[in-house]
Amino acid sequence: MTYSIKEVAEKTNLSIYTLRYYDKQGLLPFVSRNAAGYRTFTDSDLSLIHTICCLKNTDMKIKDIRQYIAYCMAGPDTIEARKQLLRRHKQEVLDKQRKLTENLQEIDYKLAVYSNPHARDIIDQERQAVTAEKTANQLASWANQ
Amino acid sequence: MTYSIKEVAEKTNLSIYTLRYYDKQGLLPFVSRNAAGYRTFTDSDLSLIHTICCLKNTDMKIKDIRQYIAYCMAGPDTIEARKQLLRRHKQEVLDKQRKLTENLQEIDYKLAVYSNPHARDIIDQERQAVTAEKTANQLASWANQ
DNA sequence: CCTTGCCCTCGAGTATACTCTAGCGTTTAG
DNA sequence: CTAAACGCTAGAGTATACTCGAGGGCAAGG
Repeated sequence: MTYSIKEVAEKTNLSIYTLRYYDKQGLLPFVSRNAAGYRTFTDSDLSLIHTICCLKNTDMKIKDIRQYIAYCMAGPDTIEARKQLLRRHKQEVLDKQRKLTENLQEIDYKLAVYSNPHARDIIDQERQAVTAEKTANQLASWANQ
Repeated sequence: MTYSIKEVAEKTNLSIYTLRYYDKQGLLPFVSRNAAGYRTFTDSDLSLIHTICCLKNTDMKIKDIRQYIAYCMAGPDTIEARKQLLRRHKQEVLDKQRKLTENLQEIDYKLAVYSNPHARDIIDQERQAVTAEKTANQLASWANQ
């Protein structure tokens, strides 16, 4: 079974434009062409594209995905290199997840303030403190102009 | 206590360029200027910039951060709007985290294959299957050219 | 045969978020 | 007082990742 670029676009939720762009960027060196020059995708191509999407979904740069694919094309001698690349990337994703969690806690704190029954009073007080701090430093505040 | 743009850059790990860019984009309408036109930051300004960094660290677009800040400047009447904006953003971050976790599992699977003592054999077999699939579909494989 | 739909490439255009340069005013240490 | 350090704006430049239009070839149904 083989697939046209349109079919692959539907299966992967990538646009045809994006697939061609990825090919141009060297992400799809494994895709064959038919006699007319049309890209012809096999199931194993789809599998590799799935991997590419995995890396893209975890925010890997195209440059690095290209490197990974290049390793895959180069054969078993690059297994160590692939492992190192994926390990480094995994660590970056874990760091990103930790960062997201930390920042989400602060957003939750804000949400809690806004949901407090006295939110209006709290905000009003904050605004007065801000203005007081500005005037204490001889600064014009957006509020008093 | 007030701070120069350089001091704020050091405290926030944003570059001076970025701070000025954020100001130009309407993210820092609360920052006052001194007689010479220099930006002069107060502690409460730093606190708001910290919030901006939180939103940025969770990949909020500048356009949406600007909206949030505009709500903050507009006073207590916008508390509901702020809550909705942050809730929607929080949901997006949670979705992103889920996506990261899912994709990380597939990366872990790849890593497991590469760490298998027979990784070389597995990869070799895969490559042969890929070539077989290509030739079965009358396609030239990168490998046989 | 020929129209409609799909495919191709090349190159330009868009969006986002910075990053930097040029030209000029301000502040401060010696 | 003056040179170095710092600040300002406007606008150009960079990086990344698409997204699209123009011009043209290929394939299948009527």
